[in-house]
Amino acid sequence: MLSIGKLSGLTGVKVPTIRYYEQIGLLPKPERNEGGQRIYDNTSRERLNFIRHARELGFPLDDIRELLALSDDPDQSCEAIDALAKRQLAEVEHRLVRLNALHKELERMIAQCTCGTVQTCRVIQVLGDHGLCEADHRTMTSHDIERECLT
Amino acid sequence: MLSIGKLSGLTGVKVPTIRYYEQIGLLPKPERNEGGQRIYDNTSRERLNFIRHARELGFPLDDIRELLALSDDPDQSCEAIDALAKRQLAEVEHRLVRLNALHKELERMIAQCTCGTVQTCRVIQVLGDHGLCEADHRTMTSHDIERECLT
DNA sequence: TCTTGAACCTCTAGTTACTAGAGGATGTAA
DNA sequence: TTACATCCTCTAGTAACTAGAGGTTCAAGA
Repeated sequence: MLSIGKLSGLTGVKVPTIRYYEQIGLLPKPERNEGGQRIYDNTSRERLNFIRHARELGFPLDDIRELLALSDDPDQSCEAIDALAKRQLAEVEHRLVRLNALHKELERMIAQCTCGTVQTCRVIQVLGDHGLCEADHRTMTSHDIERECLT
Repeated sequence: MLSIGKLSGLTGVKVPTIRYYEQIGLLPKPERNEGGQRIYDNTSRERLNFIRHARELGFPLDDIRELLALSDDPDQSCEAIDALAKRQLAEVEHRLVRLNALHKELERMIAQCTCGTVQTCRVIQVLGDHGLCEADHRTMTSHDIERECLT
């Protein structure tokens, strides 16, 4: 029997975040004591640990919701679970490619700066003219820029 | 003299995004024709290209705002600009480290899955128990998870 | 000149995964 | 009993846009 604060301490998930997960239906509504405060058991703790770990691996909450639902049916094939995991892997790989390109370009830009005045600043020049780049970081659409929030 | 649509086509920035940049003061308010439609010149185009390129390199809009302000004063030292670029580089590096850890762990997890039933699914097991990980992906705080949106 | 369809306008609300804060109730240790 | 920590609900804010409603203007063809 755990208060929300204890649960938070045990799982590393902040108290408001736990309430948020409950609000969006990721965690079931827990029992309450006479005063109306939430009380949790070990099942909640395990579920929250699962969520936290999946979040750490970059899974979006909607995927986690699915993973939890799928894991509730132990005799089913784990194909769907694998598919979700593979999609997440692909997403991470996509982002790695892109981040590596950014990294390279940022390093190059900074290395070339002679640190004089703004007028001759290489950083400003490069930002103003993509032609000065090695051009490999433009392998993404505007959709990619948005999607950066996903992991 | 460009309509917002032409400017969009030339820069690769979507029409609503251009209006959004104007709204938040990143782009100056352009002239209007008699009908009230926006008309742009090459200065706007350059500024928008600058913004787009900086966004592609992962700079947040607030940093871009600063970069633009700094670049308007050509005789100043470019120290502040360099500092922003270096901060961005550090951010990207931080994210790369983390993404690499995620990638490794996801791959390991997927490789170990024998693709049977949910009951024996390695993916579910690992997600439920961080002890089964090689533990190197937990090198971040909850603040890091949030911050993932920054690039 | 008229018409039609594309492109434009403003405004509000939605997205993700939370966090912050207000204003108040409850639990616990001295 | 008295602090004080912890809990409660609720609303609003974050980044960087996107989507859609409902209406106006522009440009080209008949």
